[in-house]
Amino acid sequence: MSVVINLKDVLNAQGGLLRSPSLAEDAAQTLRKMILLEKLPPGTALPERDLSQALGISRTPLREAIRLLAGEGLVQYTAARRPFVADPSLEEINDCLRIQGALEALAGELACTQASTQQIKDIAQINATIIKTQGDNTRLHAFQADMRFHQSIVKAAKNPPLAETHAKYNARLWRVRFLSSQRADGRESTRREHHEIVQALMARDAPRTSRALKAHLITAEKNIALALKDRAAITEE
Amino acid sequence: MSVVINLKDVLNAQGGLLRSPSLAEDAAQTLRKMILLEKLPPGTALPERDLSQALGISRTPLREAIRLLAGEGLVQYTAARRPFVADPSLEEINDCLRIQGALEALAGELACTQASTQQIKDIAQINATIIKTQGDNTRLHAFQADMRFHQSIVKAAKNPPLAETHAKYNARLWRVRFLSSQRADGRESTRREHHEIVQALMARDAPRTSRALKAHLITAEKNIALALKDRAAITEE
DNA sequence: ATTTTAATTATGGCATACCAAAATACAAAT
DNA sequence: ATTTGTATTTTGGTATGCCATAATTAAAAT
Repeated sequence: MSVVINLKDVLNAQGGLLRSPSLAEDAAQTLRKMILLEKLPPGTALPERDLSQALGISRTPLREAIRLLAGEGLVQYTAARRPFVADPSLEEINDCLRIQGALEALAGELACTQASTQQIKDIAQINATIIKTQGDNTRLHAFQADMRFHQSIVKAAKNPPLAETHAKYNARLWRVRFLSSQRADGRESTRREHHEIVQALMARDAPRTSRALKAHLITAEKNIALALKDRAAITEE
Repeated sequence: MSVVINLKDVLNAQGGLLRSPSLAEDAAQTLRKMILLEKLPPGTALPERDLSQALGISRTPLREAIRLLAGEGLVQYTAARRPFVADPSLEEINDCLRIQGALEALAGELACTQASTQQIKDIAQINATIIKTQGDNTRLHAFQADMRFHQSIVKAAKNPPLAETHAKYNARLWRVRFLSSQRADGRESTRREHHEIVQALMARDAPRTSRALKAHLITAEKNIALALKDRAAITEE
């Protein structure tokens, strides 16, 4: 008789990587992308019936998707409980950036003691890739590499709740960070700061890593403020 | 003609404080309490039908309530998507405490520049209350006062997303912190640390406040570890 | 022309029914 | 007695319909 393996169990054991997501999770991912790419600009109303019909699903999973995004801060509700795409003020963005700074600083500290040498090598490697693709025409790739750089540091901290909360703030800040990443200035300071972060990590110097990451987030705050200013100027033209 | 006021609008303008919550929010609050008071101990399965029937609502809002708690980390899902009360390991609890420490340290720093003198007075006042009720028979009140102490610091930071995330970790840690608060030892160190936090805030010394709050969370980590150890010993009796 | 008021429509909250997959109970076989 | 195979039950995921309220439009009054 042939050896029969319960294939489903084997795959689930792999961390459920390919467990087919629910319609709600699918819809959430779709909406997330649309929000971040501003196909659904800040302030857009999100009526359940229209959206569910547009996505070809019923209201139930669509509702759930919207709740997920609300939990991430990408969607808010009016006083009458009508959901709309969040439109954060510069103050709110800065509030989130400070939190993200604190989270990454903590991650950096933890990584100094928790990360494997391989993980630190990987982080350095990702940074090297960023520098290489500096001149590429597609800024999206460079941006995604930058996200991977920060995520890999958080991952190296080996603190799952931290990774989860960090990911949430990442989603919340994705749009403005992408906006900011498309400006040419600040590119050099980013390069320098990334270098300092990698050096501090390789030295496993926790306070230095923490400082470097905090400083990096403060720079990001400045760049985002500039990017939003530019954009406002363009919009009112 | 008598003066007619749209009462609903007036009330909503008060910050929607008394806008009747949805069944889902009600249910979430009920379940939260049951989890924290261990009426629903860690690991308990949460079948949607039974729970919704027990609470007298349909599955739809009950589902939503469970998702809310899952977002807070109080509920998890099996690989087969069956929800159950989260049963965090000591490691996971410590992971959360470190995050909470970083969040409170940030809050303390921000409070040093953002808080009104009145807010700092209020914080000191809450701490005074804690000391006064030291000997009361009901430990629950003292515990709730301690929660208010930390919450008021976060509030004084005037960073709404920070307050939100901090509240989530509070909910997640409520159970073990309550457990730990019932031990008599460590009470003196808590008193000292609270005093130092208040002093640092009144001096508006950001680094000192940050340090004091971090130290306080590290102490909490130790006390919780002891409390869980005690409890394990009792359980296996 | 502006403001009020009434009718209409749109929208979110909730209950219910059905389905596929998972868990469980049970019967059969070794 | 243990294992294997099968039937049954349980459970979460989804679709749908109804309801109350908010938003909008239309009509009426000033």
